[in-house]
Amino acid sequence: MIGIEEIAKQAGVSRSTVSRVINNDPNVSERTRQRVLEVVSSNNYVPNRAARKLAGGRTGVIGLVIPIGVSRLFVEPFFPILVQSVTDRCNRLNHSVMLWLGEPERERRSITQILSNDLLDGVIVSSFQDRDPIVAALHQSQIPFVLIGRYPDSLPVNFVDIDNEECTRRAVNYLIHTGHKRIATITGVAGTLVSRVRLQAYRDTLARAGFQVDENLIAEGGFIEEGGYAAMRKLAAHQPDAVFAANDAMAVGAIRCLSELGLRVPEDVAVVGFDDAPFAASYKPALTTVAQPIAELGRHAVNMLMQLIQRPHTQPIMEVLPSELVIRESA
Amino acid sequence: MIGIEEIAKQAGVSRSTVSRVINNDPNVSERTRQRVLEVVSSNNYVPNRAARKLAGGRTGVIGLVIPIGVSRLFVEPFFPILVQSVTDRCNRLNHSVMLWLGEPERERRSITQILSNDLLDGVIVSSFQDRDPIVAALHQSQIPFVLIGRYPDSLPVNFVDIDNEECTRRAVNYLIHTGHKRIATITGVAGTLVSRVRLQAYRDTLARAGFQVDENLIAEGGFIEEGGYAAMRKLAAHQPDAVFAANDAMAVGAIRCLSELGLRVPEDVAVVGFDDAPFAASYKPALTTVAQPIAELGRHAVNMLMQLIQRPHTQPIMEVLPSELVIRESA
DNA sequence: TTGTAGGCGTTATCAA
DNA sequence: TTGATAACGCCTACAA
Repeated sequence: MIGIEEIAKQAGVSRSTVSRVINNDPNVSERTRQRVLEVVSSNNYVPNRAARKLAGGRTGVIGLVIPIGVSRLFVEPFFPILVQSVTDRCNRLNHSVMLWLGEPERERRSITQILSNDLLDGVIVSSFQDRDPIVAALHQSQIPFVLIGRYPDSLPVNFVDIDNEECTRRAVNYLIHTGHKRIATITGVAGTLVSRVRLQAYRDTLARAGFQVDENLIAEGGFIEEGGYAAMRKLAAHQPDAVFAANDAMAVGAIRCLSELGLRVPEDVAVVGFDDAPFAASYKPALTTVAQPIAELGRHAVNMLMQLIQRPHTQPIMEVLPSELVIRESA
Repeated sequence: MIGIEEIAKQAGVSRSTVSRVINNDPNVSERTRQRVLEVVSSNNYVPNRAARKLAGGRTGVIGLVIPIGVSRLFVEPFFPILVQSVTDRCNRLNHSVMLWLGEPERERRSITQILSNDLLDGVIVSSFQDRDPIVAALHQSQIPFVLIGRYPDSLPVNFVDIDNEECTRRAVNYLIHTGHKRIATITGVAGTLVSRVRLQAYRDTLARAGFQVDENLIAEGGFIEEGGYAAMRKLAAHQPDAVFAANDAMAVGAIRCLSELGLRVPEDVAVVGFDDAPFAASYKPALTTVAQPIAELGRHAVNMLMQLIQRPHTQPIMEVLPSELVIRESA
């Protein structure tokens, strides 16, 4: 493997100068820069990240942590979309992604150990739980990190989130305005803020519209297709004429259940999902969806993290993506 | 961050000794080892990977490369399952995983650059194409790597694969033995060996059973659900009474199409998939599946890679997992 | 604008 | 069985 020393020799300069060129130090004459750059590219030289890290520089590696179990990992489209968008954005910025998935609770401690000592310039965490030890550890460490989703305790942490309240409000209002009277909801995972927020917004919106909230019309679906199916089974007994599912996977499960019960969607029961997952867009029968592009979240998280890495803020950044409502009605 | 120096001081030994303990060097007295180990764990000490790499050691990081596009990434369960099984196995072995996904052809060169210089002890590549430049580059480099799936050219590379011929044969024979006469097939992605092999095995099995192979009963599905749906639409015109789909995603697509056409599965048209994907197991209506646990592939690939890293072979290892046939028939 | 030199935390080689 | 000590490749003052 060819090193900085060799490049320096070929370009007729010192290692320092090569280093400056590589790191975009302005204090290099244009002529020298060009010469060095030429040698660099003709040799396909890439600086050694380990050495760079050791010398106090960046590695160009960021960590992506998604501590959810296999059952969700395999069925929720959220996962591949997020991973893809994050890696894609990083690769475009000449960075690499190190991935940690769904470790059980007891192993989380060792993860944080690794994270803090590792080759990472920064970390992105998604799908965490309330008071997640990973988040706590990260917060104590010096490593820059960004959460995808708001964090429960009022910890001053950097996060990027969607406007859950607004999205939910629009979804429920859509159902109200289209004349539905018994609007049910399928919630996500108890013990996550995102689920609570969407549920609360559901309640508030109904209440504000003068509806009585019927507890029989609320069921938990765990964010997965199977859970949406099971929840719909329970809800069906109480004859809703519409369902707001807290994500698309559960919406699809609900539709599967409804069609088994011989109910038409949306004529008999209207269904609205959440996420604007690609698979939902092509799903038949009709699925209406609140748009919240997951990929956008990933991109923004990476961008924010890059900012933090370059100049660590004291002020935490909290970014809430503007909400959109895209109702898809299929033929 | 606490380093080896500090541990040495607290344990009253030299850095060298601590290093020996960490790396399981037998030349340490039991008493010393215990003392060091104690200090290590009480300080939550973890060796710095960058430094370790620089000094000639391992980083404990392996790369996972899956060069497929977004369209497959989002809809094929293959992806999350493989990623999960690989990361899980690695984490259990105290290793980390660096991920590269679906870069377009033109960017592959830079990937290999990164790979070869990076912090990686080894690399796993899946879903490559025939004569993939990534594989070629890896083969020229010194870095240990394992392919998931056999490689076309007779390059002597390490791989772990499933027994595609045998699996396909069993699937098709199952359809023959259950009395089907017009057995169609939906193939994967042209330009991948795995697709060609499954198609060829389909032809051979039919021929050996005395069937005439009807080219109208062969359609390409690209390994995705939508593709399976579209392929089934074409095939339906030629009235097959059974379909062998080269993976479960396409099988699900085919079933969706059939049910839209008012055909019952498996009474009117039997469907057999491939992969034993979890989602397929719970899919209704009836889907019969050739079992080939993807997670097993991931686990084996990691194990093989670890072997290679410890003692690089000259002889390439080629492991073919024994095939299984699990036909699931749902109620 | 450029070069020199020290150090980052570890492993490996040699002596002791 | 242990302890010095020289790399490993790079970055960053500091000096020129």
